[in-house]
Amino acid sequence: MERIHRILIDKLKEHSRIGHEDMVAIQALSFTIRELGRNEDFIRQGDAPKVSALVVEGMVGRYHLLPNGRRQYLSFHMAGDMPDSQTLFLDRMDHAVCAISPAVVASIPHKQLTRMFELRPQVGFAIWRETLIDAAIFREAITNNSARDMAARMAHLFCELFYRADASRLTRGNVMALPIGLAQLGETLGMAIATVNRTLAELRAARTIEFRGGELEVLDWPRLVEIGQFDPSYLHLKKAPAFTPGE
Amino acid sequence: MERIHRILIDKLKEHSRIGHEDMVAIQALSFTIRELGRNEDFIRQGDAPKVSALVVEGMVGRYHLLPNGRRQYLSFHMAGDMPDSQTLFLDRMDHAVCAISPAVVASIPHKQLTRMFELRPQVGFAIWRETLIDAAIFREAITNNSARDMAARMAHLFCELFYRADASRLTRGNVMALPIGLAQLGETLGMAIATVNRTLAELRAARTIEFRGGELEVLDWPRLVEIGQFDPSYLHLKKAPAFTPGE
DNA sequence: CGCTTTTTTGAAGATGGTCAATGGGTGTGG
DNA sequence: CCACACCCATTGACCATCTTCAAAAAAGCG
Repeated sequence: MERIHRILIDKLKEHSRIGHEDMVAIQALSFTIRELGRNEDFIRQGDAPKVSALVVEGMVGRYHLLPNGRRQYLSFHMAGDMPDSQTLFLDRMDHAVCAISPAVVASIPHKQLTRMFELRPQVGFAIWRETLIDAAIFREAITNNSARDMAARMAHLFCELFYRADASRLTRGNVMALPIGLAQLGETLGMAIATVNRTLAELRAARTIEFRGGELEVLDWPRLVEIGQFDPSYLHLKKAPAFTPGE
Repeated sequence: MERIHRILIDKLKEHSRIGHEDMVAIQALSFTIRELGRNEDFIRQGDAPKVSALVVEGMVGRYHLLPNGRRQYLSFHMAGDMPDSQTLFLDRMDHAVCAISPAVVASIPHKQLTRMFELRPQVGFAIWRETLIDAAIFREAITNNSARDMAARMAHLFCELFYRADASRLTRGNVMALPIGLAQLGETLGMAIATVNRTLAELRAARTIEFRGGELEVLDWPRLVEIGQFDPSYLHLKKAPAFTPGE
């Protein structure tokens, strides 16, 4: 089986039942591969793509471009995610998607996907479910950026990213790749860069995390969860993550 | 045709093509009606409903319940909206839904809906599209509450609600029902109630809106749009609203 | 009409943003 | 190999803004 199909199937299995026939249908999908440099946009606000992307390697981010030229990052995505599945049914992109780190994405034609949904509704439902989890993540971001103080906000983001990475087996022990800068963290959490740095220092001082060189290291998971008021149920993932706190 | 079916069909037609066969399938859906009092929850965080609701009358709101007992409102919904369509494919509710004003909702069994999606994929795609527009609204809320100043934040929310109400013909001229209090506005926009009131006074002083007695009156649409940096493209609606600014 | 709830206003204090400068690390070219 | 430049992280001081707290006014509601 092609690696691309395996990545997609594994992802869908994190939350859905995928039968043998469904897997066969997925394996029939064709795609093209695209390699992206750091900070390279691969979809812009206003685009109307005829393909949907699957992240194969690296990390990508979705963001709103604001009138003043600044960005509001909306979410981050890693291998297995389909950051622009919405283009299946919404013509124009209302936000942009860029590579955070050097990344590889596979583009799958919409026609093939919708055809597959007609023949194998369960696969369609699984990808629909995927888009609904996306929406749950957005909702949590509203709450995070509106109702939590700075430390909780940052801790919650770290919890979410680590938990998701762990569910997709993209961590090495208590370390994950998080190749984003302080400025981008600020544009995600709605804080000024100075505040980002001070909050980060605070979390470091409490020995909960280490964040350096594009890597996030979790030193005290229970405490990070507590600071961030993190409850993973909104991620709607089937199984508990492999990461065992305190190791 | 039953009024309920008509409401759903009209809603889907705001963004999707619904053929004759599709309409027939929708009209075959059965439902039960439920009347709700002001502030009554009809879904709680953690519930696992077997039906999805369609708002028939009044306004409902979705919110996260925070550990400290306070709420973060996530979105508001009016007649034609399906505020819990996600329960079709996500088992547990990660947020609650309550009636903002006295409201009427129709509950449609999931089984009937998924069966219809299998037989008439286009209807499924239309409702999928609906959930994707929901997600776009959530994304905009992230940006609104994270990157815009207080006046813009409030103006943007008013623009969105008015534009959506107008698209569904739920306005009377430049007036719409918006039966929410200042406290709830604050829990939506992430501001303290005192700030809500002062910001509201500011918008009033600029002669852009009037907000009183559960009604929002738009006095100067272009100015409100400018203050809120409102660009409706994220709502992905087909047609321009009927409301003509300046009348 | 009296009670409750909501809105409005004021003042004090906390918090985060802005601005400016410093430091550290990396890559390049002399 | 060193000097320089650049980018990013870091820190400090000041200031604007929003939150909190408290109280009064207004509006619903029985």
